[in-house]
Order: sequence, then structure tokens, then C-alpha cells
Amino acid sequence: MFARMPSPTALRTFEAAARKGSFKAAAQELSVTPTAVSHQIRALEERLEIPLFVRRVRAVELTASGRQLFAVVHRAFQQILLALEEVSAAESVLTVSTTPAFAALWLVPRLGRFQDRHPELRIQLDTGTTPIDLERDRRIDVAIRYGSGPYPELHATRLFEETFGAYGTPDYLRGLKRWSDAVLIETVWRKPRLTPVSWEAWLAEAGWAGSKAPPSRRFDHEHYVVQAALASQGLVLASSVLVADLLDRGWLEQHEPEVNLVGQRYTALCLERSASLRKVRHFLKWLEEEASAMKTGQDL
Amino acid sequence: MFARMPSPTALRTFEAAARKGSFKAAAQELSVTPTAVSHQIRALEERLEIPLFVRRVRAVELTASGRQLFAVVHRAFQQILLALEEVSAAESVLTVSTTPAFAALWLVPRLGRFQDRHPELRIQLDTGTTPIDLERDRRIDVAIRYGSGPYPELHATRLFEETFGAYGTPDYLRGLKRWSDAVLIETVWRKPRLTPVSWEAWLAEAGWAGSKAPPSRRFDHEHYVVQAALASQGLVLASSVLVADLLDRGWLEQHEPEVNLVGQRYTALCLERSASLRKVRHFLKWLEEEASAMKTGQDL
DNA sequence: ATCGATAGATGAATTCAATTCATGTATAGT
DNA sequence: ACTATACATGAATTGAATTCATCTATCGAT
Repeated sequence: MFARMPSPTALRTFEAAARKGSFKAAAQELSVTPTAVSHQIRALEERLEIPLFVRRVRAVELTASGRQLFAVVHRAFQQILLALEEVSAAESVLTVSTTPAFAALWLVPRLGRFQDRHPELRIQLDTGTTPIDLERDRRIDVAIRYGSGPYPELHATRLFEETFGAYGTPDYLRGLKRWSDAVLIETVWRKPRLTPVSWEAWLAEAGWAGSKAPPSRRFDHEHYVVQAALASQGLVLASSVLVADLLDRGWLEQHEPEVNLVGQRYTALCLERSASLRKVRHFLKWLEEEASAMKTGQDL
Repeated sequence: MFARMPSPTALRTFEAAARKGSFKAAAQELSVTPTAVSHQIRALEERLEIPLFVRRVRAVELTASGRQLFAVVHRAFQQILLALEEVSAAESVLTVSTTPAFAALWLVPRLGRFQDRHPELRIQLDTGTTPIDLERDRRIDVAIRYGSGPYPELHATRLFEETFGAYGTPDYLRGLKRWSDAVLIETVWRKPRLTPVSWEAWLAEAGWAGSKAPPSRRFDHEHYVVQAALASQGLVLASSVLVADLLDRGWLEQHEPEVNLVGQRYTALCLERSASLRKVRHFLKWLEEEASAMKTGQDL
């Protein structure tokens, strides 16, 4: 189809020369000698059998045909360049959808290490609370979901099993003399979870089934729940995954007895066809490494 | 501006490969080996750091980025090709404005010889009767005008001086025994001419000033006047230029005495800047040759 | 199963298109 | 009159693009 087109190199040279109105300036832009430009233009003119420039003294000027051609060629190259940039951008921006809690308590604190490894990539977080449909919402590259699966027709990477335990600040735990003085903090789950995690379940597991539950405070996001605990507001029933960092730093401690309610699993999901994208492969690989580092307690 | 663009050759190769969905087919189109295509695509992918094709067995398939890029590159090349064709067309169609009479009686009969010499050019005749403004009406390349000039700011090529004489068919002249039996045919000039040519002037010049003019028939175009004479309808007072061919062929003869009223001049006009166009140069050169051939009677 | 045919990958060798070099022209500015 | 500038031209050179030789994997026919 475009086999009979004049050499695209000549067209590129012509565009530069026409834009600059000077062979010398074009040569500079293209990092060649003015002679090279002169040869290219001459060859193009002979190929088309149409003069594109009138040679004046120490100057060239576009002919009518030259101007007409330039307008189109210039625009065409601009569009190509724009597309190139768009594609590059799409390849270098990775959009991750997850919950605000996971983002704030696990992902964001670790993201610095990913950026160190891949400074060419930009991460965009999408922390809407409603679960997104990857097939529908194409701008999301990876979704980190909490659940049990299976995820048909999706590329799934298991990250970690989650357990729920009771946590509080060291100060709070030390000051807590009697169980009945405790303030129990828990999350109001927007949607009925597959595995309802509640203080009742915790008490049962702890063998304190008979005990009366102390008053509880409820927040509508896991994130706030953990923050409330951090502020020594009470005991929190929270995900081991989300408090892992805080335990490491000694800001939270697990309340005795060490009861761990089995929760679900965190899984990174992407479309099958996205799984081959470089940015996605890199991110999933990093996620897996971070996840296994956490499991082995080697939280770097 | 486009210095950082990937090699335009690679883009052209990519376009072909993407369009064909096959390196082999693209290679065929570009008249190179499939290996060359493979190398180009690989280099482009490495340059962009973006995979454009997924390599399948005995087949390649565009990635999402590849598809996105292809759409634009394809369109861009198409536009360039279109522009190229337009420019070529503009360079190969020559529009000549002249009077219907000059076109029919002088230009068209000779045009075959011009076509023989320049088969790549197409001539378009514009035979409106109202004189056109070259500056205004840009689609006219050359106008052949009758007048004395000067033509300021126009590139003028003098073709020939015109004289007016009395002509008739050999039969008609032979059958004309008495001057008073003649039917005089003349043109009704739409606009008052600079040099009015009339039978009165002819009679005065012939020394028959006293003679009463026979009845005359009038047509509103020189073309019809000459045709009327050809049809032996009478004597015509016509331009030497327009009847030259007919005299050569013996279809018309000049009526005695050989009186030639001085007329004006035929001049080919074009815009100064059009004079450098190849098609225009060729046409003007040919016009001059035909004109001088006619003057020397060497009407090829 | 075996075998040829097919589509593409890969690295070294080669080629020819593109570039540079050397030189020349015309002219504007000092 | 002299220098600097912008481009043209043709031969020489270079290096980007292509080919060649060799491989891999797979499909389809015997």
C-alpha cells in the first residue's frame, strides 16, 4: 500500500527543512550535515518530479506544492509523535485498584521500594470502595481483592492468607486491667462478608464465650479502625496483613490470648491479556516478593 | 521537533507488518526479506521499550499498544500519500483559459502535438467568454488573451500579431461574380474592442470606400463566423490566426484584394510565480514554438 | 510417527543508501 | 575588497539496513 511512497527518511528530512525554512537548521535538528539535507530534498524532488523548494541566495523557500505537502506531512508526523507519547504513557502508568485500608496500611508504605526498582513507572491508585470490573473498566491494570476466588478468566496471583486478631497499643494493653474495661473497636462492613469476622467469633475462639462483650465502637472503614487502635482508643479486631507493619514497629501488639480468626485471601487480579504487559509483570513480581517476604517475617 | 522520533523507516515497516498481520507479507510489500522486517520491528520495540507484537507460532499478533500505534501511523501515512497524490495531480493538470474561438480554431487542433511531447500532463480548457483574473482565480494556470497589453505583474509571452482579412471558401469565391452579391459575415463583439474591425474599415483599406456594403450576417462568436464561411454562407472578416489552418488545408481562401487590417496581439499570461512551474514552462515553450512555426509558415 | 513446509528469530556478513568531505557558487554585510 | 553565510555538487566513506546462513517450533500430509 505504501510501498510506492517516497522514502520516509526523505519525508522526515523534508518536514524539518520546510518547518525550519532552512537546510542548515534542519540539518542541525536532525544531527546531520546540511549536505545530507540537500541531497535528501533533491532526491525527493526528483522522485516526485515536483520542485518543493525554490533555491534563493543563501536561503530556500517552499513552492506552492511544497507548502501544500508540508502542511500534511507535518500534521501526520505530529499525530504519530502524539500517539507514540500516548502509548508510552499508557505503558508507564500502572493503575492499581484496591481498598483504602489495604492501600494505606500495606501498599503505600511499600510502594517506595517498587519505585526504587522501577523509577520509569508511575503508580496510580484507585481506592474506590466498590469493587471494579476489570473487563469493564479498562484503565485499571491490577486489582488487589480480598476474597476466596475463584476468579474466572482473570490472571490471579495469590498474595497472602489473612487472619484476624485483637490488637492494641502497648500502652493501652498495659493499662487494661480488666477485660470488661476494654473498648472493642470493629469495622462496619458495608456488604455482608463471606467470612463474617466479629468480636463474638473472637470471644468464642478465645474460649471466653460466656463473657459479656464490652461496649464497642464501630467505624465504617478498616483504615479508621486501625487508626483508632493506634490512638489507644481501644482494642481492634483487625487483619494481620494490615497491622503487620505496625506490629513490626512496635506500635501495636497482639492482645492475649493469641487468637487468629481465619479470614480470606488477598489476590492480585488482572486480565489475562494484561498479564504480559511489562509494567504489570513487574508489579505482580514485586507484589509476590513483598508478600513472601512478609510471610517469612523478613519484612525487609 | 521530530528528531527523537524512532526511525521513520522502522515506522513504515511497522505499519506494513501491522496492516498485513504478517512479517512475511509486509516484507513482500516492501520488497525486502522477512528478516529485514523482523529486525526493524525488534529495533523499534527496543527503541520504544514497548512490545508491539506478540510472537505466536508462525504468526505475529499486535499488542494493545501496537494496535493503538498502528491506527495512528496508518492514518498518518494515508494522509501523506493522499497529499502526495493531490500535489502530483495539481502539478500534472494545466488549466488554460482562452476564448472559445481561439480554443476551437487554433489551440485544440494543435494540442495533440503538445500531448505527444508531454503525455504526463493533462490540459484543461476554460473557455469562458468573460476575461478571468489570474490573481483571483487560482485554478487557471495560463490565460491566452487578445489585446495590446501591458499586463502589469504578470508573466507575458507574446505569441503573434493578428491581422484581419476577408475569407471565403474557394467555391463561394469562384461563384461570386459581383461584389454586391456577396454576403458579408462579421462578429458582433460583445465589448467595444480596442481596434474595431469592421467591413467598413476593410472597404476603406481596399480603396472601395465608395462601394455600398452588401447585406451582412452577424454572429456573436468568431467561431460561428468562421464556420459560416466554411459552410459557404458568405465572406467572413476574420483573424488570420484563426483561419490559418483552414487556409493551409485549402478550405478557405483570401478574397482579393489582399487587405489585412491590423489587429491586436495574442499573449499568453500567467502569474510571475506560476511561470516557474514545470507544467507552465513546458506549455509556454510549446506555445512559442507553435507560434513561431506559424509565422514562418512552417505549420508542421 | 515421520517429514516437509511454514513463519519467524538470531547473529554475522554484506551491501547500498545515506552521509560526509572537499570544493564551488552567489551574495550579503562589514 | 574581504569575510562569512547558505546552499549545490560529485566523489569518497560510513554505517544503517538488508541479506545470508542457521535455528526453533509447529502444522499438516503421508
